[in-house]
Amino acid sequence: MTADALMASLERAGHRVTTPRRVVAQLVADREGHFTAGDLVDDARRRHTGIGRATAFRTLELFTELGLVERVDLPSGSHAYVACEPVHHHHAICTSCGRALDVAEAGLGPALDGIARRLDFQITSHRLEVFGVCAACRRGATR
Amino acid sequence: MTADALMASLERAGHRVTTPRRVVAQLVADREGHFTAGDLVDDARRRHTGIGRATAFRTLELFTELGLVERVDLPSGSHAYVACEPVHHHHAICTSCGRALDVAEAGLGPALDGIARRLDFQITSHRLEVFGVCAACRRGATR
DNA sequence: ATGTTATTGATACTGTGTCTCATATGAACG
DNA sequence: CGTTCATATGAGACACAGTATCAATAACAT
Repeated sequence: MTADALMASLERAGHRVTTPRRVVAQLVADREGHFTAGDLVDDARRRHTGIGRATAFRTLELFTELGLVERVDLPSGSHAYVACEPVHHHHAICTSCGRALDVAEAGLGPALDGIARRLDFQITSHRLEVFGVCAACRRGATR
Repeated sequence: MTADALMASLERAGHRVTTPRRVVAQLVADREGHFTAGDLVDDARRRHTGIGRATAFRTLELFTELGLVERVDLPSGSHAYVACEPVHHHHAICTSCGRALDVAEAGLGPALDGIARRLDFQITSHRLEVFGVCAACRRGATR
């Protein structure tokens, strides 16, 4: 996901294309794996962009609304974001390098149907998060 | 899950049985559905127990470690807890009344295997959260 | 009863995320 | 191009969650 692609989606949705937003888009695009809002704020300061805290949070929220970035809740309880394609899917998060792989729906349907039936529960949404170690990290390349 | 059961597990694990912990256990037992740490602190103050903020957090953390209570991440991003049995399972959270139903493993295995194979990813843990409306709420009893 | 040790509560502190508001800026229009 | 005006920005204040410190206290084995 490039910064340009992010900005294009933003414009398509009727939002203004501004310099601060372009900067945040670039920071997101430059990130590997997941990151917190705080990480982005730090990046912004380190690179001497004049991006304010509030703007970083707001832009991230905007990207999330547009589905360009998704929030994942790490086992530690902190909130992280990952850039991803705007279709329904889940994430496999590598606990070693922090990268998030997209996981397609993957036969969860029957399991969900079973749950709905057994519990007489009307499912409106669900979230699956898988944690583990990716192939690259297993081969020893921990970065 | 009664307050006594909570305290019994606590004692079995070699922790001291103290009055503040008993109070927190009672607060947890009296709760329906999910609640945040802040909710418990408020309960404690409202009932004029002399429980300090730190103790409420600490006790909740302790219960979580022992698996007597489990943390769930709500779609809103806030952290909530639910009392539950200490075996691996997932939760179906009713967005209307806030109650959490326990969901047994439910045929997730094949789906996870598929993910592991396709992505060449070694899964160490996973979390499934299902949101929707429970049977009672669908019938109109919103509390 | 008593001594040891875990636990407690007050308080201070670190972070995270939101809100406000005066100022600045994009883009549509002339 | 310049003007206009809604939108977006940044600084700072704020609200809240969670953690750390530490002297005082209470559990429990003896």
